[in-house]
Amino acid sequence: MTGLAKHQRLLNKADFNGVFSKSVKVSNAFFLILIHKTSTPYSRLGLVISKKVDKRAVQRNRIKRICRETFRKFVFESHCDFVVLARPNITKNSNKDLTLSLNQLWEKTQPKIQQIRKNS
RNA sequence: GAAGUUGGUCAGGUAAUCGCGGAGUGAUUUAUCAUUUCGAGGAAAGUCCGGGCUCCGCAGGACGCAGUGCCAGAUAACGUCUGGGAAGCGUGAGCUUACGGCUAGUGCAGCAGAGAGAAGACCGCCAGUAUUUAUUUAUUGGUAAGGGUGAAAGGGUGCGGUAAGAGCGCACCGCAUGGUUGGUAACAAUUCAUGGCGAGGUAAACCCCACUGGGAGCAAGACCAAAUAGGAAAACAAUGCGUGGUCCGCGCAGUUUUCGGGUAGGUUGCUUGAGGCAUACAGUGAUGUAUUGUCCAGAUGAAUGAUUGUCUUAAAAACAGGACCCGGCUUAUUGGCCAACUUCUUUU
RNA sequence: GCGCCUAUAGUUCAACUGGAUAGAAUUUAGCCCUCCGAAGGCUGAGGUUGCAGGUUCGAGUCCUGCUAGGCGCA
Repeated sequence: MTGLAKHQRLLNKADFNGVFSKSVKVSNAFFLILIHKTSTPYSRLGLVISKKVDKRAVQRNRIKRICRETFRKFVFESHCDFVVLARPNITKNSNKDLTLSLNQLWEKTQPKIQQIRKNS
């Protein structure tokens, strides 16, 4: 996956199931992020962008690129596994809008992670 | 100048910053850094055809099934392409066509209509007979020119002919069969001969004829590693599997069901190919041959983007992203550019 | 990636070998029945047969191309 080493992504079905089974959700109009706490010293990213989002491969690839870029650029204070799900009908929005909304979401995740850490 | 037809071609260039996939090299070291270099399309799409490649021992035979369908050629092959013929459309350049066979057979054609296929007398027309004031009515025949029905009614026009009519006869046109000429052929022409013309529609109805096709697909297949119990019971063996429509042939020897148990990680296939560029020659053309020089994505939850300036521009905007690889077809789609040709208008 | 299947009233299904107004249940509107409802009865409404072409005198049905939805293969 783009710019991320293998240990920085969720690769197989087991990894994804771990996140789906127990997670905290953060969302807005465009995306839904699932957070799953781990003990690793780095964050891992998985993407779920189905054909329902858009039938065209070009559009899906565009969304993936934006997700990865924001993930890479964001400086995480504490690390977790993340799965980003795209909602349908977001392909009409420009790259700028999607980048903005994703950055806001990443900000939101930080206090949530702190909460999980405290509870455990 | 305007409108149009056909064919071909392009898909931004450039600078800066951030960023991505492969390969090579060098460091540290086993996953990062530095650097060099390469990195999506005309449709990469739909998966509608054809082939390569791989496995099924061989890809053999018969039936079945499916596909194609004017002729000749091109090609690895095709349902593709090129050239030609025929029919239809357009003033024209041109475009379109599942375009073999219902005089091999069988079927189908609702309703309407007299009759729907070697047809047919409902109205009408004509003749005979009977009847009547009456060419009025009835009846027996003849008749396909006219009316009417229908999507479709068994050559057309004219003249002769006749009781009325009729290819009944003749002329012209059309048609069929045979010949002749041209053409590789489809087919065309015909001042030739014969036939009065009878056996229409539908084969994207069954079917007949000719030709083609064995099946599955890179999730094919090969290798490495890991794991488990090469276990138990019953049935069959003129059987079962390979084999995917059936049978024969061929190969293997156990096979099937139930109970119980287990795995799915990596490497390879994976890119040098019916490749592509240029030139010359052959051909009307599709295409082929020769020579020079060239390497042009190989990823694996899957890489080409973002921001800003600038150039051509009215506006860099349309459709859209490889997943084994090629040849086509079809569908989506924006704005140019080039060439050839057609029609109309104006000027000389 | 590869191999397949389906589409008819709002919903669930029919429609023979192409033949005429596309039928039934349910839904829905009105009326009858009842003191009022339910059930029942009567009369209606509701369809560009997924879309676009073609074959045929005639297409829901046959053929071709699209669109949408679904299934299987490690």
